[in-house]
Amino acid sequence: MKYHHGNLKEELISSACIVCEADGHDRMSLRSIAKEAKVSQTAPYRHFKTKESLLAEVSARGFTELKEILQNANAKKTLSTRDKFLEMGQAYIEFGLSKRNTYDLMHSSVIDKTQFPELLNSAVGTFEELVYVLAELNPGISAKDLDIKCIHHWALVHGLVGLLRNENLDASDIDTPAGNAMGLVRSDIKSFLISALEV
Amino acid sequence: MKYHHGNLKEELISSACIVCEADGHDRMSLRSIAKEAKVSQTAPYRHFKTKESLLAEVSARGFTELKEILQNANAKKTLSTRDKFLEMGQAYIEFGLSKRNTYDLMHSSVIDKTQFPELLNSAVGTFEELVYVLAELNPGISAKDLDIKCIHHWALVHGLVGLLRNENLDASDIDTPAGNAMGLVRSDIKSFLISALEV
DNA sequence: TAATCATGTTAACAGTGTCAACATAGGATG
DNA sequence: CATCCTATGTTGACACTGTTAACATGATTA
Repeated sequence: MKYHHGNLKEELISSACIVCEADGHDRMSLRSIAKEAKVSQTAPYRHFKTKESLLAEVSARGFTELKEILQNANAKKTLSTRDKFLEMGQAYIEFGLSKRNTYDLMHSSVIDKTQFPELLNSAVGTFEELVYVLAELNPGISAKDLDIKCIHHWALVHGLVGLLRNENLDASDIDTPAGNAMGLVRSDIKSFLISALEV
Repeated sequence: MKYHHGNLKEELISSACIVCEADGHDRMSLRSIAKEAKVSQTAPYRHFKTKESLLAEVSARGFTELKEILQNANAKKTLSTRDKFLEMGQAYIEFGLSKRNTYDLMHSSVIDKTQFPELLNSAVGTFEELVYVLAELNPGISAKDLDIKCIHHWALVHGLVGLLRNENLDASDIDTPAGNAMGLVRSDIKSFLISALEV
């Protein structure tokens, strides 16, 4: 029984990633993941100043994973620029839906991003990946218009994730226009993107 | 000193509304608002089965307030349909930004909307208000296309609120393209809507 | 070898949601 | 009017949380 764990910080983070995605960040307790690592309940405080800073780490990993996903979509050389763009949109939405709780944390206000600069960088990375394709797709566009276009499209996919994530509207028993439309969009995200992005 | 409060339920709800908006729903404790109402810490349990159900009430009030705001925007008879539509978009975004934490709660996953049907109705009400204008704006459109268009525009404003709400990206010291663009959009939401909604 | 320092532990504090058991008051019923 | 019922309040307790202070251990380094 060795007194020092040896790899505690990493184990806490990856454990936190799993628990956050499984139960949601608000239902994750420091104590429980400490117990999971077979370590005392205050051991995490040797590696993280607060619970928030551990969550910041989890969030950062979510952002880098998302960025990789977008890069992969943008790196499919057989596709046209337009199709790469669509692929990125789809990939973004699928990430938001499959990593539901992690995506939640990434946009949650429990983490003050100004206090975690590397997290802010990760978040901004998402945006930059979008800038690249849109610049390619709109040659000669002004920098300002390009930025605004990015926000437009980012807001659209981000907002769609938010609406679809609210499974209450379509997966519920109640038969509402909103719910039906939501199911429609969910079943064919690509078509929706084509019509919405008008590309 | 009367034993029975007389109006406790209502006072708890309105108090919760204030605290939720001020501190965020995750920092609101049942005990603190009970104390504020000068009542024992378990008194709220005579009116709300759980903390979640009190939050559901707060959320519902947020939705009805939002609906009223949208209705008001849509009721400005001097405006054209197109301008009423733009007005609604702006009103929606302003609500999301000014009632930051309440808006957060309304779209939070801490409340399982399937367990609070009247809350689900309120949420759907937002959607319906949008259907009315868009139907007027697109005569002869099929029901399906109308629904999808609604989701498109709802997602856009909802997503934009989400991005702008993250003040970290623009209000931070760091000078990033994303942050600059965000500031640009925020300073003139109407122009952004016009270009993004292409109406 | 001795000292330092990162990393672990235990004990404790204040705060949380929630439940069970009890108290009170006001309205319904005889 | 007297009595009981029920809605609404209180007290006390439980298990859990994040966090700090004080102490223990063991690896690195002077």
